[in-house]
Amino acid sequence: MNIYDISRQSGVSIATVSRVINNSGYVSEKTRAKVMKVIEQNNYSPNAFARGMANSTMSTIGILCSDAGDLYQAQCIHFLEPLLKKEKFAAIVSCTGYDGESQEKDLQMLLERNVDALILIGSHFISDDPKKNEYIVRAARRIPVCLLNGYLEADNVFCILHDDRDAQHKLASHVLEKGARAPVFLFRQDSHSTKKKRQGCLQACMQHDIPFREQQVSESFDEMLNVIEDLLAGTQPCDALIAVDDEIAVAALKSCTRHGLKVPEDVQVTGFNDSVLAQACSPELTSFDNRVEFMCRSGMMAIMQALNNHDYPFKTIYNGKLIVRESTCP
Amino acid sequence: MNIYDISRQSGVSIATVSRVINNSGYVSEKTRAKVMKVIEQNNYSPNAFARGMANSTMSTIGILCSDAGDLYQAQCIHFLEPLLKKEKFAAIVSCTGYDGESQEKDLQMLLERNVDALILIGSHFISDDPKKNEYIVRAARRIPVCLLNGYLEADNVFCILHDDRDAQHKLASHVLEKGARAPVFLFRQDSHSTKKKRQGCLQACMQHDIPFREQQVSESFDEMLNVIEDLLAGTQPCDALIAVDDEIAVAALKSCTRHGLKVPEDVQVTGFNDSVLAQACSPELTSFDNRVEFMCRSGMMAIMQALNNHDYPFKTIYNGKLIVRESTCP
DNA sequence: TTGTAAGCGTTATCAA
DNA sequence: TTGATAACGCTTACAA
Repeated sequence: MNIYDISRQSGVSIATVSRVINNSGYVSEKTRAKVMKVIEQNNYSPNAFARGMANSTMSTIGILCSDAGDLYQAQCIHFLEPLLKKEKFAAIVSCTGYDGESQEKDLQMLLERNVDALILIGSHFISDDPKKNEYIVRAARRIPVCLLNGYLEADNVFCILHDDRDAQHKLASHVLEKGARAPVFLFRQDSHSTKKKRQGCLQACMQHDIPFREQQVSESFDEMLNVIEDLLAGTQPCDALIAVDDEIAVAALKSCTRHGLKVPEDVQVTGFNDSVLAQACSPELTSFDNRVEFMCRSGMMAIMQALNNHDYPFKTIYNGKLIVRESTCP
Repeated sequence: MNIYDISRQSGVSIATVSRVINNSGYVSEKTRAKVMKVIEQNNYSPNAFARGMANSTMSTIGILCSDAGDLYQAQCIHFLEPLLKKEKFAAIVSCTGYDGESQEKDLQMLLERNVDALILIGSHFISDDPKKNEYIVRAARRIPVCLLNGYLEADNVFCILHDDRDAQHKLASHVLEKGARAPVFLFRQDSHSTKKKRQGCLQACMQHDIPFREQQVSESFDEMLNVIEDLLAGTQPCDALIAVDDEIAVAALKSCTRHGLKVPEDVQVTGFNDSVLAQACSPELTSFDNRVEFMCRSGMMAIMQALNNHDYPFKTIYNGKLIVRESTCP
């Protein structure tokens, strides 16, 4: 069933049928009704590929994420897709993993499918080496690119960033004000986000005239536990664990328990992201709500404005909210 | 840059270029090399829409999920997409929510985009009322449909199911063998999955000659807590909480703590899915690993076989694994 | 207000 | 082994 069949059955030309379908140009009410009836009777819907060809768009947006199983990224998809749908876009999702090469390959695949824009979730796509980001810059020459919680300065690249520095500063300050004197900053790798968080933590320490100390942990949960236990068993005192995300914080919680340390009395612990984990553990985590939904909304705005050739700031920084729970002193 | 440009620059016809691109028909090595060179020089890639039109496929698969933010569903996407990619398919993901009408509308949207097959995640898409599943049956007349952890008997619909009945039976038996005498089965709504789990739990109770008792909880975490606390405060004894998923189990854990009950000494608790939550809480949850990855792999197989007109069983049931942790007696 | 016809960029058939 | 050419199904000037 195609536009010709409809045109034949309703006794008008295909041009008219097209006008009816797209609500474009002039069509008399009478003809419109006639055509609509035939369309509905056959429950015809226009061929998407042909449309794509004629319009050179199929209204799709590519979403790249390193790991859709990750709580944070899954949240993003969960918020983004319905927003896209509301604007008649479909979301092609590609999970790239953390390897730069496959990230580039996957992005390429999306470009080859002629997506109208790209949304990259998380800072994993941006490298310190500008050469490695070149492919994103290149992509942005073709279509708008939105970075959610990642930063890259380039034309047609729109970045929506949570103010992680400020957030971590608030978390650290909170803990220090509650009496901590020997905090340790726990992080995974040195992403953009981690750097900002370190700055915030460092600043809080300086303001309280307290030495800054940090400890890297590994990716696997079990190894995290070990690293943190070693830390607690060490000679240096430690009365606060300031983690860059909730998962690490949960590991910290567990390590403390195993070590016979009470949270928050002996050691205060903070997370980040305010994910489901923060409420699943006990004591519940003091964390930071980085308003994923807001970020997604802003990203959508950016993309939509860009697609309509409207102006939008290349960099948007917003603030989240400190969530105080049981893992820090009252 | 299109196939004509390439043909012109390499001094051959577009037919030959097409053959080179698709590795189809006969092309002399010499010509192939010549054409490839031009293609690479211009880093040309064929227009996806035109291809879609000519082939009447763009190699895309639609994934429907009610909520991509949900741990379980996010896991599915995380496993599915890379598998699809390996077979050169792109994944259009649509988050439908839990409302039947929008589920149908979203599925329709995917069909209109000419996806080659559909994967539906979770049992939320299947209703007890066959009329409400009609749209899925209809879709399956056009393209293969795979239901992950959902069941619908219809032509061209392939269901991959974890044996939830058996799993819940194992969990309940475990708890009863460890001494529980007044278990309560905690569930959300009566999905297919829940029904199976109830059966398993019920059977275990019968085998141990113990009365079966159940309690429905609400969707929101906070309300869950209340419901379970009321349960614990009630006059009837309760020494085991058997939850249909980890989130409810975490709520159960918390309710026990608030109520001054020790887990597992006073009350044993079990979850389901073996999600990150199971290890985040304390005591860590005894849960059931339903092998999401295996399920996704099987779903992929089904789809690929169906697309190649090979036979594949309409219903595949597999077993997961009991994971014993701290929330049940040793 | 409607219709004709020229693209859009491929693939695939058939002839050479 | 290669090349002309007809689909594929739509949108959109332009003409009527």
